[in-house]
Amino acid sequence: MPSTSAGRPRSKSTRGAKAKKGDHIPRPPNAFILFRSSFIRSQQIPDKVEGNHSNLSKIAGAYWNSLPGEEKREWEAKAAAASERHRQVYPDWRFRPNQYHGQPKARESAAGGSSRRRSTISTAPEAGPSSAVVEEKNSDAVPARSAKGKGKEKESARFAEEDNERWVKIANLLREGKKGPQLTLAVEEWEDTNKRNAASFEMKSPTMDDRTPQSSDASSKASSPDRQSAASNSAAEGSPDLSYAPTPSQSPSNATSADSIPPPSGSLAHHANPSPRGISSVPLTQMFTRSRQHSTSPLDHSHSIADLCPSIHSNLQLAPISTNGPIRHRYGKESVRHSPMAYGFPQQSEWRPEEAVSSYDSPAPPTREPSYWQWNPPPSELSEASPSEKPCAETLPREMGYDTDGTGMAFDSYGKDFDSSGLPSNGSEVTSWVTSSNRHGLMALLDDPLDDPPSHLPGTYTLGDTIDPSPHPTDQRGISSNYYYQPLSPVAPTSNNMSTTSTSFSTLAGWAGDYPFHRDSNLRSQPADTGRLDYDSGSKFSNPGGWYPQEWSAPTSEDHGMGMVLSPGDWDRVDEFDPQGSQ
DNA sequence: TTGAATGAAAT
DNA sequence: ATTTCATTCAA
Repeated sequence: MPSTSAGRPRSKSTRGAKAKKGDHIPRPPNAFILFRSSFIRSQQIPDKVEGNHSNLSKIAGAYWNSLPGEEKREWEAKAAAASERHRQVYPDWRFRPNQYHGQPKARESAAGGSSRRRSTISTAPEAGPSSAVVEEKNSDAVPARSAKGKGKEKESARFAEEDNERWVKIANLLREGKKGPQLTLAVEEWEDTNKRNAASFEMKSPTMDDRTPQSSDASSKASSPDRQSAASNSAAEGSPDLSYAPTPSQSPSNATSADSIPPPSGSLAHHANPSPRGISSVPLTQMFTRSRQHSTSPLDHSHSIADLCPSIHSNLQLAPISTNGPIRHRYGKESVRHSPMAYGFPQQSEWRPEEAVSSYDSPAPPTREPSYWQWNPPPSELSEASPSEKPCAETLPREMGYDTDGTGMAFDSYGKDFDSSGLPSNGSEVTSWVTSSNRHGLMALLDDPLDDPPSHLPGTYTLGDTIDPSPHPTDQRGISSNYYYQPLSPVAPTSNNMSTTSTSFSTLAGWAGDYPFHRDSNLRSQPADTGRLDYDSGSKFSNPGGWYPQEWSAPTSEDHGMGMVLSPGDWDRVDEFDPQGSQ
């Protein structure tokens, strides 16, 4: 960070006042902000109905949540354009939030209630005089909004709930085309009905105009029942468009703790969709992920490609399912986080909202925040592309978002010859290309010969059987010498039960599942000295690398839940694999 | 209010 | 090392 501010004529002077408005570069607006601005500008809501901006925001929010994806995407496009403009005007701008205006909230340890991690040192004595100096500076920027007393929270929560119905109702009316005086009328009418219904539940009717903050204290205690009445009321009115969906941001902490234990697999039966078969049933991100955190919460990863784009056969890029809001793609820009997302090809891709994806893993994950899949058109469509848009084959890794920084990973070769024409013809069918979260690089998904044996592989296999000879002895094809396609291991899954094999996968050289065979010798390659590959006896040993007989086992394998067995050593070898060297 | 970006906690 | 959480800030 070289000091950019060197020659500023005007010094900071007093820290007071406006802190130099001229210097502040506002953030680019996001889709919602743009929408909201337009929404409010359009003046469809008379002051009489609602003049308070905070409440207008809520109405806008309700309206926004009801927008069909298509319309939302229009706003998203505008937001993207705005961001781009912003970027051009202020190339060096970076969002730098004030870390904390107030006291950072302690995070709850996740260990199911008994967080005995209380850490003897109850750090942060609530007003360390020494730290006060620092805090003070920030604190004068604190808006008054954090003033909510703990005690009042319950009450205001209940009021919020009531109000929510009002916002939603108004949004609904707007959607029905009501505006201006018409809207006013409709709202009043609705409020009347509401009032009457509430009154029928209890003698004491709540004061109607409690919405203004000052009076909120007054009548709080009594009216618990009218929550129900109001709820059923709105249900009866049936405004299907806008049934209030709780904002995702409200639940995550609760939801995660409540759902930390995955439901028994039997619950699948409840689901409306028939359980998909074959590759379409594979939750890819789960399949590939190594994350311990994720493997214990499979619900977050149980989406299938085919659910989204049933007809796609190649060039389908799998973007990660973000557990924390929409994913962010990285286009080679700095300061964009790449985790926990996967990388895909940026060019000509299209973001498809997750709403198109149906989870087959039921019960449905509670409230998932929206995420997107990235979809790239199949080669046929690519060929029609305008010259300015590069086909995948010419995309450099860096442009693809792959990281080549200092890790020694030779991603540079990955993008080069990628071409969906070089598919294996060994009986496996490449169903799609994917990227996965956690793994850089491309992977080709293959139909599993164990699940649906091709003609040259007759017979049935029991779990745990070693298949001998290997179904695909020496099929070693590559688009270039760096690439190999292999069906998964010749070892049938050792999973202790149920999950029949569904799908296997193959990857580019060095990736999980890929133990390339020698062209002629029927030997299997093994990278030198990983010390991790379980070979034959199952014991780990350091090896010199080179070629080995193909029989091997993976006793310490882990079942990835799909009947796919990988030994721990199957991962990460991309760092070590060197096709040239092992010759 | 939603969404994007962030720093830091949690794993 | 990677994922999640809590927070800020755009109008």
